[in-house]
Amino acid sequence: MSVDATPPPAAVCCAPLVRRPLSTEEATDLSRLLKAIADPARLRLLSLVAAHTGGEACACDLTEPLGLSQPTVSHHLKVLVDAGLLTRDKRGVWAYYALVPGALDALAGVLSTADAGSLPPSAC
Amino acid sequence: MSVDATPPPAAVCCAPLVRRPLSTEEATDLSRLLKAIADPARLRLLSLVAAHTGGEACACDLTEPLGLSQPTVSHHLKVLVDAGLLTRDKRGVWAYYALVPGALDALAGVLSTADAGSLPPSAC
DNA sequence: CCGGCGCATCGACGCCCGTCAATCTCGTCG
DNA sequence: CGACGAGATTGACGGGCGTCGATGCGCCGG
Repeated sequence: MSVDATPPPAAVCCAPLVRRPLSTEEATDLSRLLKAIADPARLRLLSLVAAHTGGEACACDLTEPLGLSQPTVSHHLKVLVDAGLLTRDKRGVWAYYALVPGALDALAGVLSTADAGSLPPSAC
Repeated sequence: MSVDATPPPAAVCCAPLVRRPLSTEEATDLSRLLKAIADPARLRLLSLVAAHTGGEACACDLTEPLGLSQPTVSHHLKVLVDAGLLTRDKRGVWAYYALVPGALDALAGVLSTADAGSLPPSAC
């Protein structure tokens, strides 16, 4: 498949992008996360899930708004889940997706020039 | 070339990724920015420039630490400049690169779940 | 005035990724 | 128990991107 099926979810923590030079490994890990969201379809999926009632959305509600085929949507959702940004909860016939709390904020904190204040220090 | 040479620098402003569904255009614009930094070499370039003395770095100082050829480094730098994340200042024979203030923070603000508080409201 | 050097551009190659049609798996309902 | 439907997987195709060697362009020193 096109995505790595066995990566540690989000090894990037308090990576000081702007404070000191990133190592090759740090840069690779961070780029893996960024590549996961550097796609219009996946960005829209994230915002659709986040804005949905209850913070979770059924896959069947995500196919039409994107204008993409069902296999393609399923593929993008898998990428986001593998990246540790979404959780998948299969209830009966339907699959419900929800944001992983703090995942996007951790990413934002790494990019931020100022020291991350939006996350509890326990995140490190 | 591989990058768009005439894009508006950063049309993404206060895009409510987590608040309401992104439009196709918003998602495309945001993904353009994210693609620019979703590469290990470019992430390392950003951190090298940011961590360098005076907040700016000469291109000659960036080639060796990356372990890439000079044309490749020049290409990555161009991508970052075109994305509005770096500025290029050619002084004599040398080219100096520096972070665009607030560019990374704006990106972080878009990703953040909480309302962006790290930027002045004038950014909108 | 000319040779050298820093950096950008060009052309080419190879791989990765987004997309779809077809198929498979497995709960659910009649 | 058999048929239907939701969603995941597979295989294939096409385009985009990262990388390099070769070359072009300007600025400096001799």
